[in-house]
This record gives sequence, C-alpha cells and structure tokens, in this order.
Amino acid sequence: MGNSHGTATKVAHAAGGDAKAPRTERGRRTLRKLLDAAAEEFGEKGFHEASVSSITRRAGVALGSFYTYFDSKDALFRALVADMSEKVRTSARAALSEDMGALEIEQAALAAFLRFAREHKEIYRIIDEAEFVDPASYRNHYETIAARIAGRLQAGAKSGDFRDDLGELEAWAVMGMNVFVGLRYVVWNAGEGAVTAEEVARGVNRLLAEGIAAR
Amino acid sequence: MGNSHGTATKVAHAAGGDAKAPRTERGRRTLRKLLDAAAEEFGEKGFHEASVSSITRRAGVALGSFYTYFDSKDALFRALVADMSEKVRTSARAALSEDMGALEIEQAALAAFLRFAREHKEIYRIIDEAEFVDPASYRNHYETIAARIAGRLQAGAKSGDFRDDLGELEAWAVMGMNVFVGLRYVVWNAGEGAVTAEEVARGVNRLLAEGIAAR
DNA sequence: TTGAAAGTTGAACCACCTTTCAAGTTTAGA
DNA sequence: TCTAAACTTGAAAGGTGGTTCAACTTTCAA
Repeated sequence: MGNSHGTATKVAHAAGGDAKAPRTERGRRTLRKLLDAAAEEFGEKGFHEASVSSITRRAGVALGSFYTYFDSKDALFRALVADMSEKVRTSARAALSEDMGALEIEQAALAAFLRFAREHKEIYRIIDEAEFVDPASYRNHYETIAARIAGRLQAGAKSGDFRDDLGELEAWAVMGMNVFVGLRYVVWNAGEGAVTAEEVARGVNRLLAEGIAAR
Repeated sequence: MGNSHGTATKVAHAAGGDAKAPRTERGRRTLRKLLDAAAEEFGEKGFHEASVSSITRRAGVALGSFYTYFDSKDALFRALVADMSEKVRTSARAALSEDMGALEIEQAALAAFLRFAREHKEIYRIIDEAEFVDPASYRNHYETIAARIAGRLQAGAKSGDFRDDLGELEAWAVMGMNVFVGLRYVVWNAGEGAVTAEEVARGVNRLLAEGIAAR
C-alpha cells in the first residue's frame, strides 16, 4: 500500500514509541509489512472488526510475530494514528510555498489534503475510529491542525489579505469545511462523479473568501 | 436521559423497524428504559466497549429481556441512530420561522444544533460510531442534513439574500463548519471556557456571510 | 374470573480473539 | 566459521460478552 520502500529506517521512529524497534533489516521489513497490512485492515473493517490474526495473515507473517513488534492491538493502532496524522500534516505543508497569497495558500493546502485523502481513503476511518480507541490522539490530531490553520489565518491578517479578527473559531470552521468536503467528494465519490481535488478546493476557497451573501 | 416521559407511544415508531413493538404499557416502558440506558452507555463507552449486560443493568432490567425488544446489539444501535438523527433534524427545524432572513435562518439553525448537542453530547459519539457499525445510517444522516442545508441555500438565493450559484458543495462546507465548531466549543468545552451557542453561531455566521478576505 | 399472550428472568452456552510461550530458524558481526 | 541475539512460528491458554432458553410472573380482554 502507498508506503513505498526504502524508508524502512523511518518506520520505528514514525511509529512513535508504540512499536518495538527492530534491530535487523529483516525485522524492519516485517514491521513495515505489519503496518501496511494494518492500515488496509483497519481501513476496511474498523478497529474492532479487524483482527490481529487477519492482519498477520495479510502481511504474510505468523500470528506470534506480531507481538515481537507491538505490545497489543491497541499499540499498533496508536502507532498507525501517529503515522497517518503526521502524513496528513506533511502532505499539506509540502504543497505550500512562500510566494503564495494567503487565499492561495488555503486553496493549495486543501487541494493537497484532498489529493492525499484520495490516495489514502483509510485516513478517514482510522482517524475517526481514534475517537474511540485512542481519544487523546484524536483530539491531538484536530487540535494540531486547527492550530496550524489559525497560524495561517493570522499570517494572512498580517499581510493584509484577511480580516484581522480571525481566530480559533474560524480555524475550526475552515477545518470542518475541508474535512467534510473531503468526505463527500473524495471518500464517497470513488469512481463516478469525478470531481477533481482542485475543483473542490476552488469552490470552497470562493466561499471562504467571499462568503455566501449576495453582493 | 433527557427523554422525558409520556411519549412512550412514539418509541416503537421512532426506533424504526429495528425494535420489536411492545404491546402493553409495561413493554413500552421497558423499551424506553433500554433506549435511554443505551444512549448513555454508547455515549460513554462507544459501541464495542458497551455491553448488553451493562445496558440492561443500567436500565434495571434482566439480561434476557433485552432480546424481547431487539434482535441484537446491532439492532439496538441502529434504532438509536435513527432516533438521534431524527432528533437533530427536528431540533434545528423547530428554531426556524418564516419571517427570518436567510442568514438569520442559518444562524438560528446552528445555534439550535449547538444547544441540542450541549444537552446530548452522546450525539457525536453515536453518529460517529455509526460509520463503523451501520455505515448506511451514517451516510444517510449526513446526506439528509446536507440536502436540507442545500435547500435553505437555494431559498436564500431566490430571496436575493444569497449568491445564486450555491449548491451541494457549499452545503457540505456549511455542515462541516457546524459539526466541527460543535465538537470544539460544545463537546470539548464542557464547563470551562463557557462559550454560548449563540456566540459561536454568530461568529460562524459572519464567516459564512462575508468570508475572511479583507475588505 | 380466567387463560392466553406478553413480558421477565439469569444461568449457561458458545464463538471469537487477543495474548503467551517454548521450540526452531535466520542474521550479523567478530 | 561460529555463536549469541534477533526473529519466526502456530498451537493453545484464557477472557470476554453476545445470544439462547425454559421456567416463571404479569397483563388484559372476554
């Protein structure tokens, strides 16, 4: 799944303190296989329907090997949430550059997020399920993103592009828009309707910029 | 919880086809006790951590009685989602009146939703968990609400209050804002910060009306 | 009043899954 | 080459909790 190779070294770190660091190359490969299989499995079935034995089967590894790398099913899930949460932030950040206007930045960030979600539909189910399996990570995920958006809003105010009374409330509103249009047009639109990330981002950006009131 | 008495007759219907209709007053009372206990239990623990035996204990009813009213734990959950989903829509609708302007209507609808959520914090966990336990209901819940918002946007366009190019995309964006500010300022703000539903609704309404660009 | 239908009860059944473990295989560095 | 550490394996232990059921009590209409 998505997770291309060659970055096996990153695995242990990216997975936070929840995965037991492998000490050989073989170990790193096995851990990566488990993480990828888990992302698939949790994405398809959700945490509780997913089973450790099914994950190891998918990964082509013996059941017992799982416990060489994770203390529990919960620990695996936490590692995955940390991993995904990090990736979402990184993907949005990578699409931005210094010379963009504030509105342009919002649009680019949303488009990047939507493209990422298209490649990793599991993201929604995994983050959503964290609300139940690992509430602290869930809250942390959204609070971190909201803080980042709030920062961008403030920067936009400073540059004169945005109103100067935007705060946390607006950041959460923006995040909510982004998440929900992603759910509707990316996760639930697989195949048919064919709306591009850019089209959606443009539409949301106009609403964000001008509002909905008639001129 | 919340569910005041006297409306026992509504129970069977409100719970959809998933509850077996009781035929006596005693039966209706027991079914109501089970639904209320379940809302509490699912709200606190989530679907999987919740147990049928704990629900019946909470309701003050024998374990076996549960299966007089529901075919399974799943069926109970579905009944609850239908019940909650209905209540959300009703509560927002009740706050609106004919003589309001289109923007005013959006603000009132959001404030009403936030007040409802404040009284029924379980709502978030129950709807969110439906994504895993009963995906069809989950999707239906949001699609129904989005459709209603889209209708209001169109009405606003017709009356001249809103731009006339608003559609489904904007409806989902609005819904996303509403859901996320509710999560942040109602569900996660219990006690402290003390932001009223009206304050939040006013802030979101301004963003919605004017956008965030500097004048 | 009466009996059939509705409702109640909780012990026990059972299916499912996480986690453990002891024995075997592979790896990597000296 | 050699051996200690790392890793793999899958059977089975152990727990949990949904669901069933047969005996019992309450309700209600005739």
